[in-house]
Amino acid sequence: MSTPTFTHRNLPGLLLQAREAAMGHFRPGLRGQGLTDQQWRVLRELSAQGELDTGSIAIATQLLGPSLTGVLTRMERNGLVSRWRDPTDARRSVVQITGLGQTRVQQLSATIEAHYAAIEATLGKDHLMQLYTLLDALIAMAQPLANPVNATGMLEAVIA
Amino acid sequence: MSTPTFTHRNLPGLLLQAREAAMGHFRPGLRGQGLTDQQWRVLRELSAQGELDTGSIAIATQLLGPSLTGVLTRMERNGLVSRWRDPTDARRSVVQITGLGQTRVQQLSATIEAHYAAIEATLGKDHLMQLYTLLDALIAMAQPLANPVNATGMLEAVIA
DNA sequence: GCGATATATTTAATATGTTAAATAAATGCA
DNA sequence: TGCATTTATTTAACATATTAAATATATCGC
Repeated sequence: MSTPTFTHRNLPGLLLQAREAAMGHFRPGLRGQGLTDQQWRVLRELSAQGELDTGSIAIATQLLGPSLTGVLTRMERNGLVSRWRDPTDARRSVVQITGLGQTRVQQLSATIEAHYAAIEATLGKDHLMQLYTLLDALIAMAQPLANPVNATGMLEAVIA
Repeated sequence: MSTPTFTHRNLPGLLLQAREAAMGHFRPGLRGQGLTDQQWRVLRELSAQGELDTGSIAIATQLLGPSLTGVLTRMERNGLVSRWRDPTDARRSVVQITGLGQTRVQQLSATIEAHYAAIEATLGKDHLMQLYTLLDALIAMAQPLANPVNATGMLEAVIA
């Protein structure tokens, strides 16, 4: 018998499976409103934060700049958000959720909250809080390199 | 002040951020070997399990059938895996890791194990085990609908 | 053995992800 | 002021994700 190559469990794989398990509860509702996962991430963030520049949206949603460009273009086309240039810094784009976008969020929020209640009931509230804490700790480990907008630029900054 | 729309934290978002945090440690090594995230998932699974049919690979890697088709095509082109039809059931494709693929896994495994040691040192071994347990519980909640190969077919099967 | 149904995978079309390079505007400083 | 550098976003090229439909093979009941 040869020694197994990996002695630890596949952490990214488990996180991916867990995310898919959670999204499995939410996804049918999103699709029912004509939303992709990525569009929902943007919409949820805008709903919570008000108007945001695309850089902040990229960080909050874990979407890279080029992906976000396309996602926002389609969301604007579908009337979910509006976009304009920041007058005080013409490099930045600012995005706001529209009334239609708000409506979509409202239509989904009740169902989603109900699913959270189900998750809480299964795991137990204390265990869910514990999970949040552990995920926060894992996320904190990566903070120094967390800016997802321009990974190349960040890397160069670190090397320099 | 209006009531916030969501009373719970964004669990899929946290899982995504945590996964990105973990992958941030591993990704540079993968890219250094010319591997995408998805190719690595397939390679790691084949390395652990030996030869597998594409359906099993899809489940293990959380890749949908059509994505997997393209990923395997490119991996075969790059000499990482070989593919053939199952002689006992010509509907199935069977995939095996090549020597080159094994080499890539070996070249990466030491670095990756070292990163796991770092994660364990930061979180503490007990907390990491606890995290595994909680993720397992979350994953188990979705098991009845877990087959990712053909979500449409599964849904129809449930409805029927 | 044969046809209806079920299973496994691939094709097609569109959306998203990733990397590098380009564009554009702002900032810093001679 | 004027130019080099930095910052923010977009474009381009290719890889992957998603959904529905197509293809091919297998299984079941007769």
